[in-house]
Amino acid sequence: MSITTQPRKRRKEDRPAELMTAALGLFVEKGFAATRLEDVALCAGVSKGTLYLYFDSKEALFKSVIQEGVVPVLVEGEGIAARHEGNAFELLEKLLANWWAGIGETNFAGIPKLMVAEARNFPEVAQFYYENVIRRGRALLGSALERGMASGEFARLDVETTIDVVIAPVLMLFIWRYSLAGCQSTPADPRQYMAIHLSLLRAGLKGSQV
Amino acid sequence: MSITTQPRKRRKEDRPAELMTAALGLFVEKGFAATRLEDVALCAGVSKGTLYLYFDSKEALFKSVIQEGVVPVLVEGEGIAARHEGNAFELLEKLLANWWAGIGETNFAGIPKLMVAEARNFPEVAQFYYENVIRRGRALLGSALERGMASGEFARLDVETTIDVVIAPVLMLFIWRYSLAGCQSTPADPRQYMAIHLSLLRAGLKGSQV
DNA sequence: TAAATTAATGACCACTGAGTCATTAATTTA
DNA sequence: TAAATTAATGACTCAGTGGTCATTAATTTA
Repeated sequence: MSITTQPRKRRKEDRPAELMTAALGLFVEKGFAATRLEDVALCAGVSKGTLYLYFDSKEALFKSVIQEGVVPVLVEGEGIAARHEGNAFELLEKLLANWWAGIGETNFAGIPKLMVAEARNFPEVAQFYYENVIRRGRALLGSALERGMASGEFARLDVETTIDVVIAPVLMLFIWRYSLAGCQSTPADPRQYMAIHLSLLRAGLKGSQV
Repeated sequence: MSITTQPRKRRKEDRPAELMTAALGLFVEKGFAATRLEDVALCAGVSKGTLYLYFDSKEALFKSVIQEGVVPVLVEGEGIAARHEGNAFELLEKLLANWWAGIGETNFAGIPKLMVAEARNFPEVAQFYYENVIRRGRALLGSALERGMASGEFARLDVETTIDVVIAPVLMLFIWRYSLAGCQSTPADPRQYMAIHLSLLRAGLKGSQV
């Protein structure tokens, strides 16, 4: 087996997606600052120079990853909410299931940890994430809660704050998975964890049923 | 006003504590990897070389910060649990109040974000934190939950997983404060946030009162 | 007060990684 | 098939940082 230099294939169409996939994997594994662009390029089978052909900077690469990967799942969720006709708690469960399939079971689940870790040091990236993901996700969840409060299915609580309390355990689950999981400091059984969270919610949110 | 070189005061006794305070502030502000030891030294009013007189490495400095700052609060909590005589939910509230005063209202509240952010890249530090803080904190919280389940005050749920669900919103509150707070993506009113969390818990944990 | 001790300094080294650009070669066009 | 185009390369620059160590000077000891 001789070491031959690969012929350089030219595949302009596929490079950006391949680079974004490689970047996501390394970003969630090592963090934004600690990821070397040369490794991203290597992982995508190109050289560092090629990466700069398609993305202006490390930050631009990261923004693309968010835009192409996370935003579509939110759009799906918005469609689900618009079409939903059952009670509000069922909508919450549907939204969660969609989020789980599109984010929770993919490398995108690592993004919350990533953002939390890097927000202070890369405020421009944080701002982008806030505008495009957080704000939109909160609006979606808030509309489900308001629906339940309006119908009397849920108790009347401050909506913005309740969003935070409802979403926090889900975010922490993702964050644990990508941080301290190596120390067995993460819920052993995410399914059970979510079941308990939902059962606490079901009992705790309950209002005066109309 | 002439620029005069300060006389170098020799204050062997105070340096370590001053360096640790400076380090905590910068670590929670910028993260472990992104904090320059020269800045820590500057912030403590000494030169970088002096820092190495008292701490072997960046990691050693960080471990000292944890050991001196966080562990004592856990020890206090263990004392509170041992002396407590009321019902289990009251114990939970007491432990929370103690945690809040000793951690939540200090720079130490930034440590959870710090650990989450850096765990993967500094496994030795993560291991140290797990052994000395997480394991111990979980044991403390678990004992309070078990007390409630044994008396029938709480429903019987898987203890380990319930610990996670109970603690997650508290951790997320701290994490938000030190990450995306700049984007208004943090609960505006922590007091209300905790009130809602506790009210969900009170209703959700309730068991068949004996 | 002279000598010994040691707290404190900061220039320096070795290494790293983002971003550049002159060069190479695959592909297209004439 | 020769010329033009452009995808791809990788050596290079440059700024930054953890850690070292020979030197300086504050304090203590004799």
